Amino acid sequence: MKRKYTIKDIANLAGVSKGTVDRVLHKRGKVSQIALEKVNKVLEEIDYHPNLMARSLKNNKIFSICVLIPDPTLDPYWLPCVEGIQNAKAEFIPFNISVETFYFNPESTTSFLEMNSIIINKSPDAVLLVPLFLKETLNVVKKYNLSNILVTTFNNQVHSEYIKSFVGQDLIQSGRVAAKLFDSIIKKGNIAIIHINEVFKNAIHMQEKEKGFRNYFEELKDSDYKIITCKLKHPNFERDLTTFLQENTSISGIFITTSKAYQVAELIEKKDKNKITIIGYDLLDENIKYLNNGVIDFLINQNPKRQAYLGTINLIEYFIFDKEISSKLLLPIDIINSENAKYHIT
Amino acid sequence: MKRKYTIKDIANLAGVSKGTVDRVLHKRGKVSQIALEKVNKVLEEIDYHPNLMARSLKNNKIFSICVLIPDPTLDPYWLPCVEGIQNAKAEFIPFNISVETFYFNPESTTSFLEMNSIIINKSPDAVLLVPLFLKETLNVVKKYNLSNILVTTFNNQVHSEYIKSFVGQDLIQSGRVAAKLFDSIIKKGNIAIIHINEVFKNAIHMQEKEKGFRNYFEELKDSDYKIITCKLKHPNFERDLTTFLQENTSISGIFITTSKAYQVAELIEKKDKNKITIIGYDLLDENIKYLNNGVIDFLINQNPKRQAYLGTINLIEYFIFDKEISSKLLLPIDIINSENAKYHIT
DNA sequence: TTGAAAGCGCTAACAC
DNA sequence: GTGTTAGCGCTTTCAA
Repeated sequence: MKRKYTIKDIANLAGVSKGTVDRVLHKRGKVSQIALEKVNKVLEEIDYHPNLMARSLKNNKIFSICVLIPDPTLDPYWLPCVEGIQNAKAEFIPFNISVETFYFNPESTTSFLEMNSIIINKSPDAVLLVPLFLKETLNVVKKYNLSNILVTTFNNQVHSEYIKSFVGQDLIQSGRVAAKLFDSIIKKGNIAIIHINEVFKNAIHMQEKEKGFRNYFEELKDSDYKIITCKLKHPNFERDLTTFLQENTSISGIFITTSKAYQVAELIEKKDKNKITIIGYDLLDENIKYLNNGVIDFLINQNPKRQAYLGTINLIEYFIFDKEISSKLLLPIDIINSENAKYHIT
Repeated sequence: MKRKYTIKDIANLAGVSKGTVDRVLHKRGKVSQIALEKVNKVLEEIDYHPNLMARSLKNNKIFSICVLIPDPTLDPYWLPCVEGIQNAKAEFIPFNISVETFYFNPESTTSFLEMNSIIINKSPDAVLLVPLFLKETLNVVKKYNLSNILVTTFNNQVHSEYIKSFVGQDLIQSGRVAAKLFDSIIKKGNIAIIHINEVFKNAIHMQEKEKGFRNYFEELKDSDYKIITCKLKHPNFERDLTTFLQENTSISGIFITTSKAYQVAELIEKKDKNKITIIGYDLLDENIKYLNNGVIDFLINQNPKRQAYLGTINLIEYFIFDKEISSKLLLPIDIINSENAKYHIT
């Protein structure tokens, strides 16, 4: 049975000691030219890979990771993240990893800042966060850097030299996916883009999706479509939407750029019997309900669970296996209908 | 900084030696009732997880895995598998794993048997194979068992006590996904199911997809659909399909149960101007071409790359981390249109 | 500049 | 039955 080469093997082959080989491998200097050459020669000839197990054996330190996400009880979109993080953690139970999750109020920058302070005080080795608020994030990230805490993100992309990784989706492209779906289903007509509660925290998300969406139709040669944007806010949501639909009776498709498609579906189901095609985002229970009864046609899955999972794994493997951190990871854009939904829920 | 508990800690806390703790942990017997209780008491109180790194340090053996798949040059469907296997391998370069890939001719049971013989002679620790041929597989799997070689499978499910794992898709459900897509797009009319080269090796795949497909429409309350099955074989493929379409002018949708949708698309593009909705399987270059130019509307991705990747990972992690082998892994059924295709390719 | 040696956590052989 | 010990591959310390 084959064996792997070890440092001892190299030492023997090169006629030096293990210590010298180690110094060469790690470029620690203090090696004579002759020894260096002898070792390098052997290294060129054989296929040596250090045994990571042995290397990390010394580390009896528990690496700690803090994850900061919006409170799932305030917005169910984030609920799957908890499980994603849990899964990542479970997969590495046997290793020295501690993962702690914190929640902030997605409507409150103060809450975001507070939780970050708490995390900094715990001085973990790394933090994985959802940077909902641009300005605050840029600020907080600097502090992490000063405390030598590694910062990675998911779901929302913020650019900063202190953010080492982002896991998420290409939002413009996801708007195009929705557009193409409409294009397959309704051959022409008016389509409404509905933004619900477009406040600063989600504005970029919504705008990019709309951009991709419109983009697709603009590229069509002889397009028979008309796209109307409609911004709605609670608590007048229901009233305004009703008015909007009355004023635009020709609408045959509705695209909702947030995870709140069920709110539109609820109203459409009651009011409108002639079929309007509805496409929204995310597999919330409420959305799935309307997907299954045929009111919502498609959902695009942003896969928060997998985003959180991969974000966490990314860090864990960096710590225990010295793997490189992938600086940008774009997840596939999942098209969900009533029949394949169950494989994307858990 | 926190530390993990070690066997030494347990030994100290329980007032016994490391050896005794080890015997308790591994139930090797030869432990007095008193010692057993002392150790168990400590184990209950603390959260102990053995250090897998240290455990596997002893293993200077290179675990070897052989993967057997149909030759990608004979059927491009299998091409992504090569990359999936490669990725899995690359991820574990630093560990003691050797992964070797073998190809067989998907049209030839002889070739399948031959390659399996070759693999058995290499006596690897495990084999991951695509069991295209039922009878031959059952046979070959017995031989692997006699040689103490672990067998796992992907893409095609074969039931045998000697097959420890299957990675694949729920084919019936994937037929339903296609059906639902048609249901979204064309509100009524005739749909053709086209089986291309339905020979024994793929018969089950095709039949299950058709079953799910028909199933969906049967469940619809007032269905306005008529489903027609059409079996085609090369070399008369083009002629017969043309005839079929001439005899069934009312067809507004075509469902192709294999990865050869492009062959149908090619013909449709030429002959038929009034739009027929086409749904097929798999992201072959040829299929993507017709997806992008609008002839094919949707492709369902069976994700051979990920199947091969997960199948390989499954084995690797079993060997190096003692992880349990998941006996059945059903992948999500990906719906692909021209806009999200690029995130599912490569 | 170099080699020898201890030790990381765990296993297994061995002596008592 | 039990404790001691050597050793897996690698890092690090220490003495030469």
